[in-house]
Amino acid sequence: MSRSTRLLDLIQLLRTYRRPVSGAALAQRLGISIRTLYRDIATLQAQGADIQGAPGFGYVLRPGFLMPPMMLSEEEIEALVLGARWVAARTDDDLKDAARNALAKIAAVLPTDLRHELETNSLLVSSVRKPVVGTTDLSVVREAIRQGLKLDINYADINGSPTSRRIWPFALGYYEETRVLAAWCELREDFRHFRAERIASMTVTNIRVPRKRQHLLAEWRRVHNVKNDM
Amino acid sequence: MSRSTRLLDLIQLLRTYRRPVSGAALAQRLGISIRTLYRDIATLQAQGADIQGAPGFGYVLRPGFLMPPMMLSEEEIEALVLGARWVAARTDDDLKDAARNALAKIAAVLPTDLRHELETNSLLVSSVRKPVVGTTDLSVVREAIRQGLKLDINYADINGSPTSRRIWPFALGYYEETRVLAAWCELREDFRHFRAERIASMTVTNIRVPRKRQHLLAEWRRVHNVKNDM
DNA sequence: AGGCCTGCTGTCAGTTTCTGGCAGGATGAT
DNA sequence: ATCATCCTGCCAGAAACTGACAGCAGGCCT
Repeated sequence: MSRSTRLLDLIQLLRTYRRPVSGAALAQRLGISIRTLYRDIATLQAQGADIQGAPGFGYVLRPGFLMPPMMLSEEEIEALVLGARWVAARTDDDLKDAARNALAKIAAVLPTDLRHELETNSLLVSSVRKPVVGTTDLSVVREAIRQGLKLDINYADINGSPTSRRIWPFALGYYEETRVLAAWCELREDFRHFRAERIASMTVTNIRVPRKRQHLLAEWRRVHNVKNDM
Repeated sequence: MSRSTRLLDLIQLLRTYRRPVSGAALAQRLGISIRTLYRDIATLQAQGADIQGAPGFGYVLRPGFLMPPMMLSEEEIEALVLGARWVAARTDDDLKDAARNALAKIAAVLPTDLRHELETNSLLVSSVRKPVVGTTDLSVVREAIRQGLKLDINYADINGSPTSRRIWPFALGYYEETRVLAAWCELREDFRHFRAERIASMTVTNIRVPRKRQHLLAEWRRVHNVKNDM
């Protein structure tokens, strides 16, 4: 691999990381020595890439570098289409439409041959029946999460007895058989998980989650030591 | 000026022209010889740039080398991220990387607030164990499907007895517990499904599927009356 | 303070790549 | 046929790239 292609690869590699990544890790993925990596980083910085490196931390590429990314590869298109198909097959109609629309927008910017690749993509997802979610409209939940609004729910707890709670929703887990809403529960003053099909009814309040707690997902990740960021 | 920066310059230079430009003109603007320019063009083409050059004409860069800015709705972003996460959690390392790269590229061309939306997305996928696929390298299979190349496989049929076949692969099904390769089987002269974990070994031939049968997926869909196009 | 991880720089020799020039072929328009 | 241009192969000198080593510096943790 020539140096020029490697530099492009390096930019793309940096783009895929959000948290700082060590030079050693980058060098290993690129198959070069650390020394050479430092030189490559320096070259990119000289060309205007806003790469921040701090001792003991690693590197982060700050967005807005003048070079837009290269076009999607065939494999990347396959990954997106496969993912969209899973969403279409396994979630609800709103997300399904969203997935279709997203693909259409992506298709619109693809050159002809890649658009063809997208349209004739041959990775399929099994289409078994969808999980039961009861009467809960998950698109409402997603909207509440985005807006950072509290929810009032009537929930059947593990014994089946109904309880009413005010919760601060922050994530929605898509499992094979069920949907789980992760939230901060005002009643218990702790993180709680709620199965969608056990939510009897739900009202979106117009009360915002307090500013201090707006990163509940990150907080929850720390508490549960969840690593995977993808 | 190093070669790598010059290649970036060349792309930018080409983008500023609408009408064909002669190689000589480009070489002069870059301060290099015509011979070197031809080499640079070849390098860019090898990296995916759609540069058309015609004798007696000049060069034109056709759009599609770089990703243009894009607008997606919040819900479309959620759908893409959720799908990518499923791909990352449930398929193989190659597709996982592809999904990450695709999202990174899309993020780079989104306006700032939407990029933030993409990065803090709160829809999660359960990360249970991945299905067993045996020793089969599915990225090789995907590549063969894309290229329309026949495969020679050693397959353990339903009784466990090994058979050798030449097949024309056209689709790969991602089920919860297994991966299924859909293909035309020369041995049976019919469509057949092969479970990935039962494929003992596999060789990609360089024989192309006959032109008449290049739309096996569509043909198969017709035969099986499969409707869902998503 | 001391240890550790990490970024960063200098130097050097061996290797690889790059470059320009030349010669010749090929292609499409006129 | 002629012209403009793209394109390829070859070659030798020039330029760069590369890895290794050695060392410094900044921030975090105990």
